[in-house]
Amino acid sequence: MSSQTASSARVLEHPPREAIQLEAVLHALSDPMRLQIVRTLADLDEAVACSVVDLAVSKSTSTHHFRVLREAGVIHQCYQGTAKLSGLRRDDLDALFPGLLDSVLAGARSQQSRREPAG
Amino acid sequence: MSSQTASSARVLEHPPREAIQLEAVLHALSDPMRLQIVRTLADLDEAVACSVVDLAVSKSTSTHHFRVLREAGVIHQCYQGTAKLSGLRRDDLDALFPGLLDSVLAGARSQQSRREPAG
DNA sequence: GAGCTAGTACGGTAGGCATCGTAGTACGGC
DNA sequence: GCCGTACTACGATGCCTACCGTACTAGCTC
Repeated sequence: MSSQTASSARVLEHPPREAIQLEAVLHALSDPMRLQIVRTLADLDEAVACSVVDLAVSKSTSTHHFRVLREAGVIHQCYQGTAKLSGLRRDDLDALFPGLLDSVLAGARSQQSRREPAG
Repeated sequence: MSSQTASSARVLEHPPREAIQLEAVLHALSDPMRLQIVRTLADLDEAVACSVVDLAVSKSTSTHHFRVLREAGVIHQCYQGTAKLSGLRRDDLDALFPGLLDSVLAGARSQQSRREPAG
């Protein structure tokens, strides 16, 4: 069944730039798992499959976190074959909240180096 | 009971600078009520009584939000007579996460002006 | 001390969310 | 067509939290 075309069935909803809420972004970033995802995506600087980000949780939990990030407007996602590529919405976030993403990423890095002095 | 001196009984616990966690700060800021508190404190730029920040919730809920902010290291609080003065921990936050507080405050301002064009 | 003001502590409630496992769907390769 | 891979959807669970009202404490003023 599913008379809708197979491709359109796999289109993911994203909030438009104007609908991105600061509170939602902060909440999305306040979870350690999700912050790790964002850090990894920022380091890679390109859209990658979910499985590239190695999380210490089950796959279903991982899916949940990616969904929260997408619905908050922090990342965009699109299907490509069996994989789902995720990438930061840097342009939108920088336009809406200039400096926010960078300061969060820098803070996360410095905090980690504080906790792991010798790497 | 209550052999402890009256003054020491009213000392509030704050996390030291090194113990402030980025995730906790982001979580504290991700609540609309608490973001409003922080914005008000930033505008006033001095320690003020809890009652100065006018929130649309009960007193006990207000106390709860101030406590979350204090325990996350976002604000400091001290008793002064019947009042409890609260102020931003700007120095600590700027030292740990440079630019974070400013970008959050700027983002909150621009988001509000987007929602209320004619204010 | 009496009364006022400012805030706290406590108990309860309802909803949210991080987590899991299991079952299922979409796609690519053989 | 069949199987493996990648991800999703669903339901369950247990914790966390935003919120409230009530009863209480600390300090100020008279």
